[in-house]
Amino acid sequence: MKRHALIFGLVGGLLIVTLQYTEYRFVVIEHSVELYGALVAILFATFGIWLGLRITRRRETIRETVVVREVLVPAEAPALEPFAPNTARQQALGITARELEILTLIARGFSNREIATQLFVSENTVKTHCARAFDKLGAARRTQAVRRGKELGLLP
Amino acid sequence: MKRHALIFGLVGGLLIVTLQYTEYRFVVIEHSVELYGALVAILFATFGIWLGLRITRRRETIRETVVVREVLVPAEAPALEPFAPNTARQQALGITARELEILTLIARGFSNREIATQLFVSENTVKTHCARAFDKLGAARRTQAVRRGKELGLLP
DNA sequence: TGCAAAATCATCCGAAAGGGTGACGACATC
DNA sequence: GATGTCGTCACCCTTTCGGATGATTTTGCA
Repeated sequence: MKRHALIFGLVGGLLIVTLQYTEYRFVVIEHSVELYGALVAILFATFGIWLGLRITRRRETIRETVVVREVLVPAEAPALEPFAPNTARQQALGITARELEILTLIARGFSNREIATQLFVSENTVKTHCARAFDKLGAARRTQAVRRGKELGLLP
Repeated sequence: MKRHALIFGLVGGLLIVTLQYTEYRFVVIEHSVELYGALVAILFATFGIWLGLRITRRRETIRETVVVREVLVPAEAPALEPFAPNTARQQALGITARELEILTLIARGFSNREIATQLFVSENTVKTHCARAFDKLGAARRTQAVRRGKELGLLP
């Protein structure tokens, strides 16, 4: 949390410096003020949104671990839309919420890079989660992990 | 909560400084007041959205931590019916029997080499079948191909 | 406040997967 | 006989994955 504020402040300061520095060049060019302003606005907006997503995402993830939905199990219900992951099995295997999240994205056919983009983390992080999840599932490949996950009721 | 105030104060102060500083420069340039206003608006809007998201998330989290834990084990896959692949769709996509065979093995989590061993063909052959099947399914990865196959009723 | 778990990121390296191309033989059909 | 499909295989090249390891940051909790 402290780091976020730090980054924000740092980027802000850097932006100011950049502003000051590049102003000379920009004022020379005609009709470039609009472009310049738009650029700054977009920069800030993007950063703000990113920060917001990054922070809210964490709350969301935690909520998943805390809330254990009470699920009544019909004898043989297809159980269509509301998929309830087998939390007991997940905990028995020591699979974290984040790892399960990445597993579902793998099951949907995304590559590590795509997953990293979606979750706003680096590809290396995704790979780490993958490796741990595979290890816990006893899978050597992602296709195997997906199959195991479905068998164990972790994935829809 | 303390951190909230800290972040707010820090960013706010920085924002004010930024405003003051940039205003000084921007007023020099003519026709830039509107742009400046837009910039400020976007800035504040972004920050407001971020803060709003953050607060709502926080409230949700607090409320949900009270939820009592209750873990029930969902039932396992009930009926094991003989799977009948969608032959019509298969022909519509021009997927040959061999390609479908390889697809099912992929869905089971086998590697190309393992598939080659099982089918008594070379690994290159398997890769060729893979490539053609992926092309017909519009998949770039095998996990994607598996998902598409299941969606289309080609795989169990 | 301090600890443990979880999440994040990095780097190196080898293996696996995927794309593209070309080729050959078997077989069916016209 | 020409044509077309299918299965087979090879080569080259790029991308992606996976394993191993170490490190830092964040967070939840006692």
